[in-house]
Amino acid sequence: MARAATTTDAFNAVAELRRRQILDLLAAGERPVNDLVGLLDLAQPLVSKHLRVLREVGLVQVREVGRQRVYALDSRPLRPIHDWVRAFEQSWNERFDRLDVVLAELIEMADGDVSSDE
Amino acid sequence: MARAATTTDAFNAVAELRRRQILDLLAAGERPVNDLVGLLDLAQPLVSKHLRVLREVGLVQVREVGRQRVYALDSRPLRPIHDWVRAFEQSWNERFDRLDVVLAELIEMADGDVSSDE
DNA sequence: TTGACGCATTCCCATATGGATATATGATAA
DNA sequence: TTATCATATATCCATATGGGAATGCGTCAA
Repeated sequence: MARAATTTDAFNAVAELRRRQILDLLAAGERPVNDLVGLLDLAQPLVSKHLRVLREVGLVQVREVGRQRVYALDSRPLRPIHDWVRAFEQSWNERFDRLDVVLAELIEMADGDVSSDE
Repeated sequence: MARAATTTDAFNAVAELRRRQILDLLAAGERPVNDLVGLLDLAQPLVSKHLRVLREVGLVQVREVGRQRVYALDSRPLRPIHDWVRAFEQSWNERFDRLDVVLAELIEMADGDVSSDE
């Protein structure tokens, strides 16, 4: 088997920077495709492809307005990501705390044996 | 260009379910490779490969103990994911709120024009 | 020294990717 | 109707994937 399809879930869809950028833009409000093309400086077919992936995992919704398709954010599928990552939040704080302790110790050691030069 | 390498960043590394599972396991404490192989019911070379990806993005660290390699979690590279996703938190709550409103309205309508049929 | 163990690496394969280019489709304007 | 605009889709390519199988390699036990 190759890599899981980008349309498998939000985890895979959002791994691509471009698609994250699209979601960032849509977070400010819905937009037709050409808006995104201009803002991202990306070829139109590529934007459409990325939007398709986002649509398939439910991260965006389309609305037809004349000959435009207006895309809107639906961030709900991001929730599982949020929940999964949040579980590690404490864990990384612990690491930083430990680092703080080590740094504090180093500083104390330095203070202790220095005779003030300056 | 093909898809971005899995070792590009935590976003890509974590898109794979197996790797998330490995991190979940390591969250409970460090473990040698064979432990993970048993727990994940996955071929050893595969586990080693996944661990390599995780190592390259800094999500795990290795320690050599005899002929074993003990892997430990380092969740700090998950922080960017957490920060990125968190920005959408409010957004998805809004959507749920709106849904709640719609549901409430539907219920009211139903209550209003129903003559109680048990 | 030999053999078994714990892991990493290598090679093979099928697959789907992101990008580029070209073209199809559907709506509006002329 | 025809031309044009806004998007989507199709094709082609290079690439790296995850999995399977085989093998390399360092460490420990006998």
